[in-house]
Amino acid sequence: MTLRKLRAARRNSAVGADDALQSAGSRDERKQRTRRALLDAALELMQGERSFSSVSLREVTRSAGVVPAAFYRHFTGMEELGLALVDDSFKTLRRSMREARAAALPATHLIRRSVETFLGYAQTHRRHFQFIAKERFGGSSVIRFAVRKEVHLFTSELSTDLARFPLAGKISTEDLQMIAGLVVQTVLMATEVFLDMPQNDPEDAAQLYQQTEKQLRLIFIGAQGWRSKGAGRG
Amino acid sequence: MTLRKLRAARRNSAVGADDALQSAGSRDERKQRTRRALLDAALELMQGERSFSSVSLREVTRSAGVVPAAFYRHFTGMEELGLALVDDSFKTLRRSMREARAAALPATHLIRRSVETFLGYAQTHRRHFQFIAKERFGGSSVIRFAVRKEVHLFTSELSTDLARFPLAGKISTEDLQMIAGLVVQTVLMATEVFLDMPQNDPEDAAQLYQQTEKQLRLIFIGAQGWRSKGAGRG
DNA sequence: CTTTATAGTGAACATACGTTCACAGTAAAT
DNA sequence: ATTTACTGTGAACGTATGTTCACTATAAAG
Repeated sequence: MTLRKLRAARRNSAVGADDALQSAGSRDERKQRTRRALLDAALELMQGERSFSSVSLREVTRSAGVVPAAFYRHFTGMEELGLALVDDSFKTLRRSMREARAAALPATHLIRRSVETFLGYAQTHRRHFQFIAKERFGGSSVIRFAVRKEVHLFTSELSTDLARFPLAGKISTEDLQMIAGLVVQTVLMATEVFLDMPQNDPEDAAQLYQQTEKQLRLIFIGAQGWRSKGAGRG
Repeated sequence: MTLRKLRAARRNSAVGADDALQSAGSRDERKQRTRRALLDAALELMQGERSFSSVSLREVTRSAGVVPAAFYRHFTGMEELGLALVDDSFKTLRRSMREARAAALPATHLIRRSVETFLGYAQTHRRHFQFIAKERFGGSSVIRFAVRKEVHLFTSELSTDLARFPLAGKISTEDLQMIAGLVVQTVLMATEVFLDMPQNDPEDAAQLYQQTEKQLRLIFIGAQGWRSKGAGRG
């Protein structure tokens, strides 16, 4: 009894100042807020060392400031949360991509600018990008395939983008997809290495920027020399 | 007392037939045998769904047919076992690479043959290759960096290999490394996708073979058109 | 043959886990 | 104002985990 009251009192006083933050908004807004908290917690726990499959449900709730049972009000289990993270992550990836495209439009040093903007976004949305990189090959197959599906979609987008370039005349749609795959692969790889570097070593970062830029340039040189069977023969 | 005797008897009788297998060899050979069993068990448990960091020590010992405490006679913890797996995996990778190189020597359809032999080896050593693919980006940083170091080494090997090609004249050593990186990246990626495919779908497999071959061809076309700053100007 | 070194045992430990349940508090609907 | 719908609580459960310890059995060394 005394114990119960005491705990309740502690809770109230602890919340106290945050009250405006904690209990603001409609019921639905608050639900979304703890949902966010769960997603954020999961991402945060993965930082650096751990993979998604090694993060426990209880850890997530603990880190989100919620009791374990509350988890089930939002997800049926960790896998569903994982899929939600895939969604979120690719939303930011696509947003980054769009902005990188816009920034690169002047087309002088197009490749360099694209790499710079993209890796810049990767840095600001570090956790999302790292999540994608980690779960692309590791962990459960359902999450892995969800990631792969999104990467494929993303590749297709880039492929239609590439089709607008003048040199694309000799290249079949299928081969454009193949080339886009190479580009995406290269950039994603670079992104993961980049995010995994000791954060205050601009030396290595610059080297990676340069190498990635070169690799993309080489790919485009290759594309220029490419001639698909049966395409552009006329 | 009776219980103890009974258990001992059961153990003896259960072993019975396998006696030659279980207890053959010197003390040291037997130790190596259970060490192998532990490594194998860990790889086996990772098959398909799980990442290394989600495999528990107890699972490994259980699956290896040994009591948990016995684990510590071989490794200080799971991380050490993980590093041993990195070692093993890259030994088979390098062996595969060497043989792929030998098989490709006739140099007609060099790329196609390399891809075929390499992916062939990947299939026979599925678990090692999958381990590498998974732990390259996921899991603990110490294992991740061990994998990355080996990949780097592997890339350097390929790079000196490429230097022997005639078209390498215009390319600086540094750029050769960059190109080798692109090649390795492409092949490893393809390998993981390949091993992750529903095993009895030769349709998709063929498509992947083709796409990978094309990507490598494009890279080599790019390399042909490449001219490093300050190299081959004379 | 006797002694020594050591791979594997089995029990115990404290701790963490996922999931369940009845319940409390409170927006939203009536 | 009363009822309903639902997010979050706290306790409990059975099970799994990593690590320790004294032990047994037996090759290898003396």
